[in-house]
Amino acid sequence: MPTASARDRILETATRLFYARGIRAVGVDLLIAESGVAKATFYKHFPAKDDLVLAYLDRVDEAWTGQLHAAAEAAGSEPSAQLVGLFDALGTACRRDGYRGCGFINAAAESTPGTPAHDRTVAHKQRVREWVEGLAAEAGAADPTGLARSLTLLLDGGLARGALDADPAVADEARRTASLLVTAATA
Amino acid sequence: MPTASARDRILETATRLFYARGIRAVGVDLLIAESGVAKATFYKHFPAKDDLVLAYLDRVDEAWTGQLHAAAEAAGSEPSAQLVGLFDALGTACRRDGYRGCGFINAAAESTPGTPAHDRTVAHKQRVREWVEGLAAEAGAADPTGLARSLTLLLDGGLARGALDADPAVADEARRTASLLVTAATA
DNA sequence: ACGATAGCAGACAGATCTGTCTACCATCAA
DNA sequence: TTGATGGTAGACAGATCTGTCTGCTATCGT
Repeated sequence: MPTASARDRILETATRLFYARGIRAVGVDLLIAESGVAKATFYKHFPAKDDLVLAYLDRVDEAWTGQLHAAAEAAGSEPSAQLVGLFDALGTACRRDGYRGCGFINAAAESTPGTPAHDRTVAHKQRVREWVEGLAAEAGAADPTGLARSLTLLLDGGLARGALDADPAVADEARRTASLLVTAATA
Repeated sequence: MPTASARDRILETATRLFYARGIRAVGVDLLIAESGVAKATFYKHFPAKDDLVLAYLDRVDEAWTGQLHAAAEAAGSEPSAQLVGLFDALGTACRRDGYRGCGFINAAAESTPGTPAHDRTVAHKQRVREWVEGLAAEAGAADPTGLARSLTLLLDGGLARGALDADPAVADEARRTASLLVTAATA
């Protein structure tokens, strides 16, 4: 099996195009052409375009969550250091070529509340917040919920700005501010 | 003239629908039907849909900038108080019915860098940041640029989250965090 | 009175989008 | 050998989208 399976190629192409151009802007015909797959094969794996969108979001979730965890762990075993270190994922991301912010935030802007894609986004953001809250509690923050809210606010701000310009200075500033907030909350 | 002019009605409808459903999701035919206007009239005022999109963004800019300035001024004449007070605009906005975050952030998610709509968004965010930086300088911040960056990051985070759920607690947390940052930066 | 301006109503063209369907091909296991 | 599986190629239907064009009407300043 020299090439990836059809399903993988479709998902790969979708990830690239949905992220770069937006979901509505990418038609099924283009996905088919770019992934070198027959139309029947496409609809066999993903009965509707929306199913592919959800699979795409699940992939984004997996990737971004992985990067956040990795950045946090790279900062050491101290929870308070991890709370700051996770912001390195933002810096790394916005230095990557083709960076265009958060796939979830962008997808949410194209969907309306109540749709599966929107729900997926809300759930993702909540999982991240809960993870941060756990770290905040471990770090001994007086108000873990509040600290988690501020830090994720800062993170989402950085991600939202990433859709406009991939300025690493923004990520640096986010990290610096996070450090200040963590120190203040765990003093 | 009992009713508003055709142009105003179109722009009014576009503002409502573009914001609520997204730009690509709203077709010209719907805009025409909802604003009770003839197709020829529509294209007379806005030769292309993109022209209407830009007019919409200019309206969003005007509205949001006005709300920010009003909230800041309502906090008194002290620049440091204004830096915190401007976050009340976020709280007020997310309590409004149909709130769905920042029209600019949402529009940027649907456009790609280099397009007029995207440029408009970048310019808007820069204007806001410069205004905040001015206030930060007046407030005697040691690093006005840095403070402005953190505060706008926080603000954009709140706005981005607004597209997911209009939770006033988010706005309150943003304001609280802003207060902490302003105090720390002007101490 | 009359022409300019602004607007209404809607057919039409051409592109594009999602999704279905037919027909054919290759591989591999029973 | 044969049948199941997974794939390719592409025509087709039906909806929807942007934008053009023709005709008709109402108002208002001169």
